[in-house]
Amino acid sequence: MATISEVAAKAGVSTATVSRALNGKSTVDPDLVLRVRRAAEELGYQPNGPARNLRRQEAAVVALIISDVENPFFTAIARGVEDVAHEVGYSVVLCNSDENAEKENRYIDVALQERVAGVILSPSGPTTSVEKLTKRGTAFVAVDRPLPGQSSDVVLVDTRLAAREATAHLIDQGYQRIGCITGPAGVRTADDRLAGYRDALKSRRLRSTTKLVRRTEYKAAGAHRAAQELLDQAEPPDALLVANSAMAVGVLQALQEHGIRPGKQVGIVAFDDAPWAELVDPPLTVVAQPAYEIGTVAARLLLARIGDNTRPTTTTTLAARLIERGSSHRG
Amino acid sequence: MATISEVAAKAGVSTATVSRALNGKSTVDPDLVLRVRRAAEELGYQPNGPARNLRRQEAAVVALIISDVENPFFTAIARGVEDVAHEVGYSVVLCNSDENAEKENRYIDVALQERVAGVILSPSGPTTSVEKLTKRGTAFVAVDRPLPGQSSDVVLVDTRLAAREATAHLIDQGYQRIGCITGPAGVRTADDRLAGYRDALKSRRLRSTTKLVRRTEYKAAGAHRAAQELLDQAEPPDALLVANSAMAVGVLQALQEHGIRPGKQVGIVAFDDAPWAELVDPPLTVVAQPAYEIGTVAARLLLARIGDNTRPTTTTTLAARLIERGSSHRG
DNA sequence: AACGGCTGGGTAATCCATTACCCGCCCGCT
DNA sequence: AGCGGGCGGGTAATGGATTACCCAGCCGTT
Repeated sequence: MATISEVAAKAGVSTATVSRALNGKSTVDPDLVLRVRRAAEELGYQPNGPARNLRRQEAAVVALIISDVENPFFTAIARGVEDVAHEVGYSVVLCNSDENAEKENRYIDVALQERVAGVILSPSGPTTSVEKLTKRGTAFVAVDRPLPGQSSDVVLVDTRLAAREATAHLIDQGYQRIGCITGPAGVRTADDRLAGYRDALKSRRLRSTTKLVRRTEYKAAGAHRAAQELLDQAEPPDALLVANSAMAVGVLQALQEHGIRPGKQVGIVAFDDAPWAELVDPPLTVVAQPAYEIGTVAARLLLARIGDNTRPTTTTTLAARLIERGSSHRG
Repeated sequence: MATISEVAAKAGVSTATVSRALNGKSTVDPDLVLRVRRAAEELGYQPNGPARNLRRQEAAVVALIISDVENPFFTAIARGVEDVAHEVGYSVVLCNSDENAEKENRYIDVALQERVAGVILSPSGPTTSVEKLTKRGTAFVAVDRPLPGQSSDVVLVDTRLAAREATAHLIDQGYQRIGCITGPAGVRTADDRLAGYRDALKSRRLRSTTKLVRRTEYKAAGAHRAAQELLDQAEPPDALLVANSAMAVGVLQALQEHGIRPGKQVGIVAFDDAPWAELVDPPLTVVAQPAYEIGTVAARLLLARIGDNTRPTTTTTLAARLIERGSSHRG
């Protein structure tokens, strides 16, 4: 692998000139630039990233640590982050924490060690700590979930309100015993969706009971079990608020196994507008979250903070949108 | 941010000893190890990755360049790669090439610049070149699609055979005018699926006509249009082989819009066993690909090659599995 | 003509962890 | 006692790009 000095030798200039010519940071004789370019080309010169990053004390890379690569909500965020970051020459590396605090921590360490310019993180739980990042002064933005007790830029969806509206919608449709299947306690979005659900029941003077609430991991399997349990009760729910699309898969499966068609007997509203939501019968009523936009906003905030880490922290709250389809209509 | 010399000063030893104590590469007095550890701890020392990588001439990172982060097939591969890589202390960075040769190239450059230990790539098309990687001697494995004209380790699914079997299954079910919606020309999996489809028609002495074949990008929108066109023909197909799950969404939508229920009137088999395949009515017959396994196999091959780049290249072909459900039955 | 200012480009310091090389000490053997 | 071998640990070279600093030359001004 060619180094900068080989390029310099071939072009008959100093390494400093090569660097300046290739990075365009300073004025260099156009003739020399050409000679340097040609030499670099011929040698297949690729600057040594570690050397550059060592010198610059920072890599033009942002790390995006998400809790589940297989969740379309997060991959849509990733796409948003990428689109913005690439525009300004940053690379994005995607790290999958698997809702696992230990893996998350490990990735934070890696990000720190590699001296990335910034980190965007969806905190896996209440124990998440980005203290290490802030201590070192690494730019940081939280997405989807705020960071417990810390101040940082954060991009959220007003998920509590969305859950409230979704639940109110179910009530309006005449459902009476509405249940909720949400994510693990301590995961902020899961807590918020539950809280919004309770808000709605309360404001409509419906009794809220833990018998109609289940919490499991944000996956199909857990939601499947939860739905089974709820449906097998003496007094089963006549509607369910489901906290994400993977869970919706589990819930719809359970309904199928019980021979229950969504809508008429059991109303369903699920978070996240999956591409298949319109394909099931009846089509699934969903709370669509602006995932891509979360990504773009977060990336822009991060870039701003990379530029100036003293700027005041902000909280951006985006609205979710209820998309009514057949699964929440008795008709 | 603390450096190794600060740790050394604090522990009262040389930097060499700090490095040896923390990396455990050489025997160090246990007392000193303890002192060093404590000093590092107290200073919150994080080794400087770029410096380390510069010295070692390689980062303990593998890059995984996939063509679509939002495609569950690829995210499942990612998970497989991660699980294996993490076991041996490698980090995985995920890069999204978007089926875009230019982005792909750019990520290859980044991987090269950052001196990653290895690259796993799903080549976006016929123009993909990993020459740069092989020239520098970076370990490399291709997944899902072989690399045109180059020899490298590659992990594939026998997708042509799978397409043939899926088509044969449709024929066995009594469908007569079977169509095919596949990915862009030049994308190997798309070509292979089409070839397998034709193999089956031929071996059963059915005429194959381009009127029943459409090629579009591997996305819902393209497949939707393609299905519309096919269905609006004078002699529409009575069955469709669809080349991935995103496309299946588009196709099923089109059927809905035509008021056609899959199965009875138009049989459907789609590649990729999406979580929602059992939820649609009738449930979708699919060709399940062992995506996770592709990831684990590829990662193991890559690690072997990182260890010894002179080993002969191998081709691993995994079998796909047809899962018969309602959408391919006339009954 | 002399001098100040500006510009282009070279020299060498710098970033920090790893490791080749070397030294001193201790142990055991003859 | 003397010597060889082995081990722990220090010194300094190393990796490669960037950039502070400096110098030479050219222009314009007085």
